[in-house]
Amino acid sequence: MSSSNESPVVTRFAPSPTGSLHLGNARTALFSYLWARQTGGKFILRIEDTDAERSQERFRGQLMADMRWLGLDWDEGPDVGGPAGPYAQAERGDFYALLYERLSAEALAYPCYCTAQELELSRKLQRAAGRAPRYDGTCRGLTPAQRIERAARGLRPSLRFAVPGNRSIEFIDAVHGPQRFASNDIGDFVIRREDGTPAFFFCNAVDDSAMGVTQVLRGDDHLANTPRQLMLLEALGMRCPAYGHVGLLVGEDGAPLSKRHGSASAHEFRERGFLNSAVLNQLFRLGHTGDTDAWVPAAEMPAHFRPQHLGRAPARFEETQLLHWQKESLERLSSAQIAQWLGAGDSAEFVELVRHNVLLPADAVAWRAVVRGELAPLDAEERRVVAAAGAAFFAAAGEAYEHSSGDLKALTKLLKERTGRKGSDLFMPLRVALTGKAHGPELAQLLRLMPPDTVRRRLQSYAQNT
RNA sequence: GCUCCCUUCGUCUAGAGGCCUAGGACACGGCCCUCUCAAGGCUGUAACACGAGUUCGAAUCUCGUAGGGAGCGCCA
Repeated sequence: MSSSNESPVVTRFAPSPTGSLHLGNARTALFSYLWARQTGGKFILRIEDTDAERSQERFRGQLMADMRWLGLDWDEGPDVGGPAGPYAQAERGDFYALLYERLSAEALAYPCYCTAQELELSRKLQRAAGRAPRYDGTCRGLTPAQRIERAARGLRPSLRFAVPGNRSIEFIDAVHGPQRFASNDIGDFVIRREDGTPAFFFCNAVDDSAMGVTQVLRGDDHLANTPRQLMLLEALGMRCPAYGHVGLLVGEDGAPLSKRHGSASAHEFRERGFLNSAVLNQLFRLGHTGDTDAWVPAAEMPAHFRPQHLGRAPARFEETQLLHWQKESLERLSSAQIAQWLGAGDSAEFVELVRHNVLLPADAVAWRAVVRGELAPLDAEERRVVAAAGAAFFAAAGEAYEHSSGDLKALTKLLKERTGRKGSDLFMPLRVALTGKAHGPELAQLLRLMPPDTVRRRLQSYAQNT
């Protein structure tokens, strides 16, 4: 709303298809999406599948399905195309080759013949000497003759970017504010692997630029790497996007969110029955403060997003808060939608009855069983209630039931006259005997849905042995 | 080891020198309502990591300390 007159931003989400959509990634995707939508800009999806080992076609599909489920639709991407395609890095080899050539021709990059063992040793040595373990530049000054000699030995080179010395790289982070790094702290890094595939620092930066991305939003873990990408783009004469680094999403133990914390992917929450609007509302408030505390429908979220209120500190994900948004989301569903969400072909009465007592579809299972005539064992509190009422109470209740034709009001009226009990003393033992639980939906309707035989059996069993 | 980042109630956060005896939301407790739970209404507990400084005045600025995190990879 307030920001709609700002110039359109182009944002992107650039996952690697090596797993399903992680909650932390889902959140940066959401922020990026909202930012673009808020300004009438564009949101791009780019698949970073340069790691052929770990990238899988099924993950790519699942990633996109999870994003669609969350409603994060993209304007340009591998499936919908766009002017800057292709949108999967595995298909952008020609573009990268061009840039490698340029960098090599201008001596801004050079082949490196160091072996993994040599690099490992060098790092170890530097660490031991109390210095940052960065590439020592062995191959930077190689003469053409030396290169030919190494190639002749069958060594396949990687390509390294020649980091300029004595430079101060400054930029304004959209979240952290002004940043300054020294190029002398940064070693020459690989931009093309020995096998010819592009390395992250390179293809990620170069693609953002080429695709017209104006605002990159990503996790804090990339903050210290940003100067590399800036130097690279500068060397190439390419436009630099603005960068913003949000604090990481961590689990309840404070460690970065992972499988250890149970569900860590959007997919798992979806499978458990969380609504997309619940997940959206939760992510919206993790490391971000919108302009409202209230539940926000997905369609209105862009208007409530405030990019200047993105958080620097790590945000802790707690399921209890997600549960709150689930409750809010559920309240806004029609009964037909709830029935579909429960997915068990329940009757309309049943759905209406349990909808306020259910947060996840799994919660309905117990009530379905109660109505069907199955009873779970009582816990300590519930046994106490039954015992306190006594066998005579249930005998009277059984009798009253026969004269009330399934109507709770009539039943309790008779029972009240016969036992002198009222209020909670009257209803609680009845509820526990009939449903096996101290809490739950409206008893009158529950009673109506229960088969008479079941009701008789339950009351009788307590009339005999309590 | 070096460089960088972070630190307000249990959790998410508001706060950009006086509006702060620090506000909201979730969670938790109490009361009301009620057959129970939920919903709703009212209400309570609970935080500026620590220490110096700057200032008439600091959660807010500076510097230290502590704790946490990231990067320094032919992983993204």
